[in-house]
Amino acid sequence: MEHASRRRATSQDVAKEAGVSRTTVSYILNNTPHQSIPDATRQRVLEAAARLRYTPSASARTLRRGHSDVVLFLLPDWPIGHAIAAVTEQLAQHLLPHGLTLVSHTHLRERPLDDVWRALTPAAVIRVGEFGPVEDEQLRQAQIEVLVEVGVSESSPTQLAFPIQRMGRMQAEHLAATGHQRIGYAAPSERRLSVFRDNRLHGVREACAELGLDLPDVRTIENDPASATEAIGQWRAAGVTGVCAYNDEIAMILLAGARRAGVRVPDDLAVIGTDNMHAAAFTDPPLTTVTIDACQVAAQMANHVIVGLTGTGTRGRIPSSVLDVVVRESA
Amino acid sequence: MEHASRRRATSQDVAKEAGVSRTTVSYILNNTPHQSIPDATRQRVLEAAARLRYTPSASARTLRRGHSDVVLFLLPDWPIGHAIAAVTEQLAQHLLPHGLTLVSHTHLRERPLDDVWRALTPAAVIRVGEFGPVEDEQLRQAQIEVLVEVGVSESSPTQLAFPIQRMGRMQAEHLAATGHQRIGYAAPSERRLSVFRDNRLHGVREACAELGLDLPDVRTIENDPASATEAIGQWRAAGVTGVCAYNDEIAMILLAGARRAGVRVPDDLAVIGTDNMHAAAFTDPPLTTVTIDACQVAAQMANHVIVGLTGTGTRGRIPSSVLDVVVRESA
DNA sequence: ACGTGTCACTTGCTCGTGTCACTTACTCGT
DNA sequence: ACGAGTAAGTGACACGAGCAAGTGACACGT
Repeated sequence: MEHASRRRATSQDVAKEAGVSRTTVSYILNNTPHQSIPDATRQRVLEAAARLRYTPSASARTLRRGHSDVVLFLLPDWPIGHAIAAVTEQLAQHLLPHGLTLVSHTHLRERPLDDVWRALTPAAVIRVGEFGPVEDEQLRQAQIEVLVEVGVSESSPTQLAFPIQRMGRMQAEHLAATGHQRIGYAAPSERRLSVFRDNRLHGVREACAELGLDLPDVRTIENDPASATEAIGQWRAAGVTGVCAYNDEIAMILLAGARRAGVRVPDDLAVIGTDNMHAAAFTDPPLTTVTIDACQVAAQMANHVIVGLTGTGTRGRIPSSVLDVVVRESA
Repeated sequence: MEHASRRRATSQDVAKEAGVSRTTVSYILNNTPHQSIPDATRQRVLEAAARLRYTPSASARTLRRGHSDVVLFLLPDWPIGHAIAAVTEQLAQHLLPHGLTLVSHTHLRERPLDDVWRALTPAAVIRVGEFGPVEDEQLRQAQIEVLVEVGVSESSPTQLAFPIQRMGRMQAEHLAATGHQRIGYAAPSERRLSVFRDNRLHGVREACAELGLDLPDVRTIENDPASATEAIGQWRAAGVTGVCAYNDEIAMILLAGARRAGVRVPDDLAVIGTDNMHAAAFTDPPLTTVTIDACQVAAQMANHVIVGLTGTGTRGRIPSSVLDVVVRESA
């Protein structure tokens, strides 16, 4: 009976099994509207499909329709922190009920992204971070159906702004609220992070300006406690009592540097991070940081994709409530 | 001229442009063997293709050939640590020259992986970790061309064994070499990590047995310094002087717990982690840990995929040199 | 009896490639 | 002069699904 299940069942097989034409099978399985099909037939076909374990060939479908059911999550090649992993998982879950499959690809700048796009013909592409104009042109040329860009601004209607500046702003506001007058900023040396760095720093600057504080004293931290020690010395000399770190990793380097220099945190110098990485709760002292609610971010991304694909509904935005300060002991 | 570049160019368009048949175009672009084509024609076609920016439709090609050029990297839904990110990037780079595109998908156990498989029809699937028999059966049924499983054993020829036990073994050996007689093991409470936990622990056990030490004193650590403090108290009462932590995150919780309890690391209790996460260098004290060379792991994975797909060459194994102890101060 | 409408389907074309089989034209050995 | 062999290329058929258009059967109104 089932002897020849070597090959995958096609809709043709289902049609034969149910005693109807292939088209009918197609109509039934796709719930094609404006088609009148008696329940008896429908049942027969559905059962036949189940019996043969039929599942449509994605490539054939894609060929016919012009796009697949894959949503491509395009990530830059720099370290994006664990928050992304959580977002990815949530996003995949949000997209599943719509029949969309999420796959991730980290984009290596050596290779054009045409490859990935063409290899998948995705229904939508979500990319995080900003790319160069070259990549922009490539995407344009590839005629992507929907493009959700998670970036800083909302210059195009398909863009979903992530409140990056607000992260810096919240850091600064927290420091100001706890009595700090002179604020420092610890930037990463990694060049590829510049977009994020600049925007977070911009947020810090804005907050300082609004609160009537001096502009932040910016120092670059290398991947080494010694560089942190040096920066800390300079900050202290300049009267800085609170530092906003680019993220928790930089904050941890700062903590290590402070330890070496005999500087007490938060008494001599307060430190606040970003991302609330798992380890942040276990540093010495535990790190005060800004968290991101991956759930809400993912929900908005999913919403943008669905709206873009179906053309119905309205695009939301990422609410500022995705960010929150987790107060521990470092600030 | 270029006015109608709205639609993507097909091989038909290239054929017309070059004044040959579509078949010829196909032969040339695919370097089909046993075909005699004069250089003049070849050039003409290649130029026409370039001029029209022709790139073959992945779906059509996939439909015809039965599989795509996508390699699917199937990840489990538990937190796998940053090492994976590095491996992913390396792997993608290794596969590119073979015309293969790597995409990742984290597998949610609620949903069967049929979806992803069918949505991509990948040329190969690499999965890390062990899945249940249900998923195994699903994969079997889906007739995957090559399956590289990164797991503990090498029970099937397509499996690539990752020396997980060896990680635990190296931890224990390092502790023993630095004079510790009684060894503890700090396990994570997360149930999904059990495969990894059990194997690392197994390595620790083996090493202890071989070195003539007592079996390790295993304690489970919750995501909370208090639970670490408790475990540390019990270890010290039992005469344990060195602890192997499941990974650096657990090790960090241990460090935090020790701090609270006034236990000095490494003098009162040595701690060694695993993974060499970025933050490990900046803890107090800096964490001694076992690193994984993502580069070598990725190279072997790529090798397995290529061998499996082309049928030529020989499958290598992951050398034990991928692991190394980074001695810092915690042990 | 005849036109119209709806139901329940089916026929046939299309998406873009890969590839087998087949046709010319031309060269060469005997 | 003639068959064999090769170079250079073409025609036609899959692959599996979606969809526009068509078809026969029956019901209903006049």
